[in-house]
Amino acid sequence: MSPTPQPQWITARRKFIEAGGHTTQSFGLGRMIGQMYALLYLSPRPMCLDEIAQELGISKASVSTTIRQLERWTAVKSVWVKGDRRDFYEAETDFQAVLKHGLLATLRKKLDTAGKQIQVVEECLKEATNQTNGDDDKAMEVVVSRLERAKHFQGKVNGLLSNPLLDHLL
Amino acid sequence: MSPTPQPQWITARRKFIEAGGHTTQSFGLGRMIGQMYALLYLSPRPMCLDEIAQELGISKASVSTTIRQLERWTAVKSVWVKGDRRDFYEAETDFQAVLKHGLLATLRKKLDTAGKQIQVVEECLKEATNQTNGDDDKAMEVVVSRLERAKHFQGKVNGLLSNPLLDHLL
DNA sequence: AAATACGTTCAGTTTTTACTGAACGAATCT
DNA sequence: AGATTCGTTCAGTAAAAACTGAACGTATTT
Repeated sequence: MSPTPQPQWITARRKFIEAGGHTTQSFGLGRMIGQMYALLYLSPRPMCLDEIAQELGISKASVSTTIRQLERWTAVKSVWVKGDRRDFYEAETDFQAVLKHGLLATLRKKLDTAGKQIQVVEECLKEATNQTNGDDDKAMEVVVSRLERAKHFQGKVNGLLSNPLLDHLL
Repeated sequence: MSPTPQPQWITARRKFIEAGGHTTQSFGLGRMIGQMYALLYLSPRPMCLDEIAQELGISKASVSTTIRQLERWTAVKSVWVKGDRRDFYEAETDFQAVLKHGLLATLRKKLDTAGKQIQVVEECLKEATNQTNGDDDKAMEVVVSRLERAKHFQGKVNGLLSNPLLDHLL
């Protein structure tokens, strides 16, 4: 009995999944998040945790945590399957929506915390402008001006990310 | 003899450096790359490797490798100091330039390799369209159409990143 | 009510990434 | 030429991240 050869499209599917993993990995998001999204993205029907785990060869625990990362990114959503109490998930195939509500939102948030940190430093610095320590005044002035610049830029990018025009470009 | 208290602006500077580290870390770029850039960004004059190493409390080996990451991002550049054979570096303070030549360029490259991977999968899939395996035809068709979609989107984003309009928005 | 099936959490482990110290070649100084 | 002083590389180590199996709470089934 000859061993049933894998249909070509299944190996293609697997390659796509691997590619997804590599891509997210290269973006510093970890490998699994990409593989899992890719798997769901190519699936004709919602999948439950165990199916995903088996398909990717990882533990259910990993699936559980990773799938919720994907949910935060609005990259997947859970769907109801009647007569089955398991949680099923399907991919959000609208990349534009994922980018908008997932990636850009995350970006904004990170930029925002960066801004807050600058704010803190700035206030810490204001208390220093009184202590005139003649010697390295110049060094301090550089710090002040550069900090100002950084803050300004942060605001600029933040504005860009909120710019409705950006949505139209997609 | 009272212990000389740190001038306030120096603690502010240190906080800024830490913040830089946390920021780059949150973007999956590692902590040191942010700290090092922040240090140079606030420095009134170019710094040599040993100064950087001492200031950040890390080995010169780390400085050497990290500084070249920063160079690849066009975030720092080496400058000549006459009468000193050491390599000095200063920060590129024009964030816009860094974004354009560093971040966006890197982004494009990664998107590009992602595109190539899709290409490979697509070709692998074309060979499969002949083998009509009636049973899971539907599953395969989903794969084909989704793949098409992914490819289309990849091209779209790639176009956006190359769009000169993007530069104007900054 | 007991038993089963789910998804989540968490301590522990594996894997990956970041960092270091020592060794080296090249350039500069004596 | 010999002795320093650089920057880089690399094998080894330390730190961080990803992953797992077992235990648990909750909901469903029998």
